[in-house]
Amino acid sequence: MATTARQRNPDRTRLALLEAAFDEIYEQGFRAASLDNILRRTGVTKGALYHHFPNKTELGYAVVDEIIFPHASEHWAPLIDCEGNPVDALLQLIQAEVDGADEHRVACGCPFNNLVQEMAGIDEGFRERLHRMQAQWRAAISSALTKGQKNGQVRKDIDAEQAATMLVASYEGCVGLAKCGQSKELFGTCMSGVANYVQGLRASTK
Amino acid sequence: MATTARQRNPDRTRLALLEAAFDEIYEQGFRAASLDNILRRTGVTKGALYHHFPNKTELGYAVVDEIIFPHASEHWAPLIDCEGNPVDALLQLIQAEVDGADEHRVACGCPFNNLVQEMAGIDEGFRERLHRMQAQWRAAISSALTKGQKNGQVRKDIDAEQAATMLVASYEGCVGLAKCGQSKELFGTCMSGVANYVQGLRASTK
DNA sequence: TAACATTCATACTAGTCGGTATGTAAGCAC
DNA sequence: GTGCTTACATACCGACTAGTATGAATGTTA
Repeated sequence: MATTARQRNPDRTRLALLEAAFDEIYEQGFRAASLDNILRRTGVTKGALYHHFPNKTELGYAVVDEIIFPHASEHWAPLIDCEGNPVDALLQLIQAEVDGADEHRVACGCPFNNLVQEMAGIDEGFRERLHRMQAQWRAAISSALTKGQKNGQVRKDIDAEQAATMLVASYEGCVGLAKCGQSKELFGTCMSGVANYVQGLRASTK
Repeated sequence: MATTARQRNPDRTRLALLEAAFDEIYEQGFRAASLDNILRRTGVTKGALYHHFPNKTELGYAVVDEIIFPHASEHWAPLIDCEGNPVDALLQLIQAEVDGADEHRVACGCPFNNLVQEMAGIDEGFRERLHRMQAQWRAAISSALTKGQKNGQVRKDIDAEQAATMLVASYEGCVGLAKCGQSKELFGTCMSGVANYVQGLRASTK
């Protein structure tokens, strides 16, 4: 009773749930994420949540598909349609990542990587989605490097695929190290190692 | 009633709890680890568990201190008292890691890294312990490389500290990538990138 | 043997979890 | 207006959680 005649807006409600779910999952992990907390964050009720999503797992999948994936894609876009030197583009991305890191980000780590660590081993739905993201990511770097090799900007004696894999791995590793040290500074020094590695990919200008 | 007169052995009981707790935490994560599951794994009762450990958190700390830390130390020992070329020692460690990786290991990832991702941001007790491990690890690699630089085995133009950090990060990253792909093969190719990086540290024999 | 601390075993509690059953109000079709 | 669907709201449920209270059996010391 006394239902305070809220105005209805299903799209807004759904998006609010997704964003609150992202925050909760980012901070707590998926399994420790509490639906009740998500409801508290949004002011939405359980009935509304279960109207929009059949269960917690599907809510999690939707967060990956509709929040994490698009955000990541947007983030790596500069690499895909990169006109100039891919080495420079990579260095710029690394720099942006370091500049954009705040306390909260260092404390919580990488939303993608967090889900991988927690869920890849125990839920195929998460794993498949995350694996697709990761593969796409590696492919983007790899093809940028290959293009750079053709243009004489990148050393020809390196395996682009391997370097791309190495880059993704070391990046995720840096985020993990920084999270472990809870130190923005450590993240910076760690990422400068990655930047150094990227510099090593540059074709020597004789 | 009908207590099946078990023979008492507190040390054995405690160790059994620690090992079962490690397995459970390794597979489920700390927070999702169920004390009841740990008891089921061991056949120990709750009374015994709470006799040996005051609460779940302290049990977790003990797992880090008495299981994960010693195991990791033992694993990296070859690097500390390394007589020969540190580059070769590192390559051997990498190879051993790749050879030793089975399905279960790939699926579950690195026990250390799992805990970092899950707990570093939310529990200082875990974070502090894990951070100490990580620092020790980096220091071991760094000092081995520095020694190698003095002996003319390692390039002198690299920053040993930075390279050590990069190595730890990229290793943890490789484990993560493999977990995401659930693929032993991906782990191998990813680690070969790390091996390549290590090779790049070797002083050129002119 | 008696006294006592250690090492467990059993039964229970309060709280949280994801999920559901049921009801109701808003918006649209006609 | 009536009828129907969508979009919620409320109250509840069983399962599971960490943790506790209590007692009994064992081992040790005197």
